[in-house]
Formats: sequence, C-alpha cells, structure tokens
Amino acid sequence: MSDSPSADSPITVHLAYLLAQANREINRQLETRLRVEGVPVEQWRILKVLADGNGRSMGDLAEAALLNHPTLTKTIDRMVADSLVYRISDPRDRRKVLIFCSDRGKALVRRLVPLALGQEAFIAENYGGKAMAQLKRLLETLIERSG
Amino acid sequence: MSDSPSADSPITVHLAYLLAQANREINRQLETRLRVEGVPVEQWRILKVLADGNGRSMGDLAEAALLNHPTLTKTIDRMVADSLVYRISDPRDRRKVLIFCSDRGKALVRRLVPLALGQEAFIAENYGGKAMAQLKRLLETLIERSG
DNA sequence: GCAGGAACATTGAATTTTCAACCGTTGAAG
DNA sequence: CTTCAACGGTTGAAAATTCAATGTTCCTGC
Repeated sequence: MSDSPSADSPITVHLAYLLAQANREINRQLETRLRVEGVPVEQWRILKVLADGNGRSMGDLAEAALLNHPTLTKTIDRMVADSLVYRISDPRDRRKVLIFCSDRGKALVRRLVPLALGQEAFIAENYGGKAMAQLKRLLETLIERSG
Repeated sequence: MSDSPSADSPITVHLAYLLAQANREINRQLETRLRVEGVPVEQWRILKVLADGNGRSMGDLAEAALLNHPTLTKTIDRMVADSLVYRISDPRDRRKVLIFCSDRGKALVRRLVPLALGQEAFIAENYGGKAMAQLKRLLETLIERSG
C-alpha cells in the first residue's frame, strides 16, 4: 500500500503541490527560451494550436490553450493588435467567433517550434527519455481520469 | 527510443503542456474543495508550511509556497489583515522578516488539512494508488534535476 | 412564428500579479 | 573604521486575470 499522506506530513508530498512545483519550474524554463522572440507561454500555446491553418472558436481555443474565457478574449485582443491572429465570425453559427493564424503568426510559430522542441530535447537528455515518456503517459491518464 | 516530438506534432505531447494541463485540472479540484473555507490555494500552501509553528523568512516562504517575492508580500499583507499570520523582524538579521502562523491560522489549517487529504484520497481511488505513487516519484526527480 | 432558455463571446470593474526601482541591513575588503 | 557590493524585503505603477453582468444568436417547445 503506497503511503497516503497524513495530517502532519509535509505539503511537499501532495500531488497537487508536486504538480504545481514541476509546472512552475518547466514553465519558467520554457519562458526563458521563448523570451528570444518575446512571446509569452500562453501565446505560444495559442499560436501552436492555430498553426495548422484551421480556425478555432474561442471556446475550443480556450480549452486547448488552457486559458479561461475572458482571459483568452483579452489575450486575443493583444495578438490581433500585433497582427498574429485575426477574428472571423463563424458563418454557420454567428454566436461563434473563429480565430485564425495570420501569415505573420505562422512565420513566428516556425521560429518558436524549435525553441519548444529544444526544451523537450533538453529534458529528455537531463532526465532520461525513458522517464520522460513514462511521466507523459502518467500525466495523460491523470488528465483523462480527471476530465 | 521514445518518440521525440517533431515540428508538426501537436502541442499536447509536450511535457510542458501536459504539466500545465494536469496542474490546472488538479488545482481546480483543490480550489473547489478549499472553497468551503473560502481559502485560495496559495494561502493554503502558506498556512500548511507555517503550521509546524516555526517562523519562516519571506524568502524561504516564497520558495516553499511557490510564489514570487512581491506576490508573497502582498498575499501576506492580506493574511495579516485576516489575522491568519503575523510578521516579526528577525533579531539575528534585521533585513529578514519572519512569518508566523497565528492561533486563528492554525485552527484554520486543521480544517483545511482534511480537505486536501480528501483530494489525495480521491485521486488515489480514481487513478490508482500505484500510478499515483509512481507519478509522484517521477515528478520529484524531475523537480530535483531541474533545480 | 414566437417565447424562453441555453450557448458563445465580450465588457468593465475589481482583484491580483508582475516589473522595476527602492530602502535598510549585512558582510567583506581595504 | 569606512566603504561598497550584495542581500532581503517592500512599494507603486503597469499589466494581466478574474468575476459578474451583458448582448447576441441559436434552438426547443408550443
């Protein structure tokens, strides 16, 4: 039986804490890599999702980019101002707004991808590809079971 | 030989993304549990760290509670206003400020701990104690190697 | 065809976080 | 001693996020 934490055990053994800590660390690393292009991590996620050329509704995009709805609206405002993406109201359902990646946005993504893959490679080296793959698998099932 | 992500692979296979997603999900669950007491997750972490009765410097506390320095200062301001913690300037090094948990804070932690442990138990059930233990181990070593 | 409820996105105000600059304290070099 | 760089923490302004409320559009039942 794996030791379940008790009242006086430190918070550092809680899964919620470990996830927050690991995320914070990895996110910071990615942040410093992306700083070369001056792009925040959230915008990187948005751009990468849109990079296939298909438009996404705000709802879908919020979910994919791990952002709350109002936060996404305002982030997209900024990105539109930077001409990285643009809005088109969905002709099939006029409540929806589809977001597309501009050419400028696509060009930026092409420069961003190697930076993100560089991090992946770096982690695989320092941490072990085996452990990394295992960790990814466990995270995926955790996410699946939590939805 | 674990498949390393390439330029066109979706962002959902990046470790940074999976960590952000898992953290977001688990954090939300914890948030709704703690809502019973009206305590934000960040304050829960702070209180839990201080619960042993020892004082911590702002620096140490920021690291333990996964908060940036100025953010912690302002969060502590709020918690002092709620009489959950108090500040005492360190007599050994007057640059430092030690934060202590008040009795009110300690009483609150006693109500918070079961909520957090409830989540741990819930995850262990729905996800498997074995997988959870393995995930924790992998996260710990990832954090260690990233420091 | 129309009334009412649900879905989608945005807005403005309030809260929170971040960035850069700052001040007091310490420790070490000269 | 005195000076000066580094440390620890706070502050105010700016930026980002969140909350609650709003405006459209769509869909269902009648």
